[in-house]
Amino acid sequence: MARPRSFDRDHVLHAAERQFRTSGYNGTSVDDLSAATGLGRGSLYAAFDGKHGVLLQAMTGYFARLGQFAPKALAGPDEGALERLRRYLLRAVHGVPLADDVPPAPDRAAAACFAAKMALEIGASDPEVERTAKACFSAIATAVAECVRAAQRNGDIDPDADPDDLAYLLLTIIRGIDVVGAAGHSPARLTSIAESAFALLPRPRHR
Amino acid sequence: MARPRSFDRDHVLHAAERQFRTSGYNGTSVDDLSAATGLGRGSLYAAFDGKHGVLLQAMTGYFARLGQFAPKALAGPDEGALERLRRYLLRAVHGVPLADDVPPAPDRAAAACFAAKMALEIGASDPEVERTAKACFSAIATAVAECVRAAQRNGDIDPDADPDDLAYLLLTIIRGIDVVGAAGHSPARLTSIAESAFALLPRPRHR
DNA sequence: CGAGTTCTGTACTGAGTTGTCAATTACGGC
DNA sequence: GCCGTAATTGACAACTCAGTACAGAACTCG
Repeated sequence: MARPRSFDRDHVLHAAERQFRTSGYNGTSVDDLSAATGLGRGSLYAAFDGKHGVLLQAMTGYFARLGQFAPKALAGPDEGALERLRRYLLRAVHGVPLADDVPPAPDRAAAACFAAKMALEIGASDPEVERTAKACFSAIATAVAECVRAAQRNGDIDPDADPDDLAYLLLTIIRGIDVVGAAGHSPARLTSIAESAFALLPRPRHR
Repeated sequence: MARPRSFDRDHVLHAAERQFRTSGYNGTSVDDLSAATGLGRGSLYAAFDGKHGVLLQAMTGYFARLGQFAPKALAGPDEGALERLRRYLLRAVHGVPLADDVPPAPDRAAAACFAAKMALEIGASDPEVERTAKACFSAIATAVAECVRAAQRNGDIDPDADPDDLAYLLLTIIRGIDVVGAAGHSPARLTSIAESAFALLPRPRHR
């Protein structure tokens, strides 16, 4: 019985995320957010409680997307598990896309993981941001670990390897690729890094 | 025949680096820099050409320090090369210190590699920053590659492995540890990651 | 068609920002 | 001891920013 919202919440949060990933948190003004989302100042404050609120809700949305995508990309039959790990590693070369169907990003520094960028920029002084980023990383590691276990069941990875340790190592490599890419190293170099990482996965000793 | 500088240039750049690493580039105001360095506004502009100039020169200093430290930590006799690689990996757990004798940092997000932080925050829109960060990373990779070759000569690493590829992978892991640490993961977790990485280094197949 | 409720956009405020400038200070040579 | 040169200081003006307040628009229900 009142005027309905004229904007789509997720659409706005996507636009805000893109802005934050492009310019960073402190490099983004409320006017930038307003221009990027098409919302006026007042609406941003009423609906998201200002700049910091927009950031937190955008990160929460990012986390939710991740919690869907990572398992979707990594879960499956045991036979293909190793190859799924390889693809997941190689995906990092092109960065983290805004949405599953959207091209990853124009420039590499804006394509880095949203959670990683925010954690590095303001995580030290913003516990909520740090917590959300940690949750993102844990979610990825959990999905990767599950895939590692599948690969182990299929005899593609050394059964003595600890799946959780390996998963966190792979997560670290993926996030490291973001950083090395942000410094301007070529996609070819990043691909080489990802392939090297994949090649070093502990195979079962045959015999 | 004129008034000499009353400050030590390197000391000032160190203080500025600490400030930038703690608060980020856009999170640091010129007043913050002034307070951190003890220099007045005008002096900062006269000596370093303002905030951006301070950043570039601080990053250049960081690069120079790195160019000295990385080879120093990694070069040496072939026998100890593998262990030096391990120590270098484990060093990443505590972050990158401001100076060789200074404790790394209070909180983990401020302890991350200066070049990595700046590249992620403003590298996309600041080519000079991106270039300097890339140079830092390349310098590290070069030193690591040399150490890998030493370990190969000593029979500790598979001679078929490409030293440069392996070096870039190790660099990526080290920078990834920074990111995972900045998100609040425990030192124990980071240590585990570093040890896992070390354990996966390709050993020569003993006949 | 009207009333009530919520959304929307703009204008405003106070704080914080950058870059500059003239005045001051300190030193080294003469 | 004086003077020129350069560093230093503090203040200043123009600007941007975050957050708020208010007035108008839009929509639903009666």
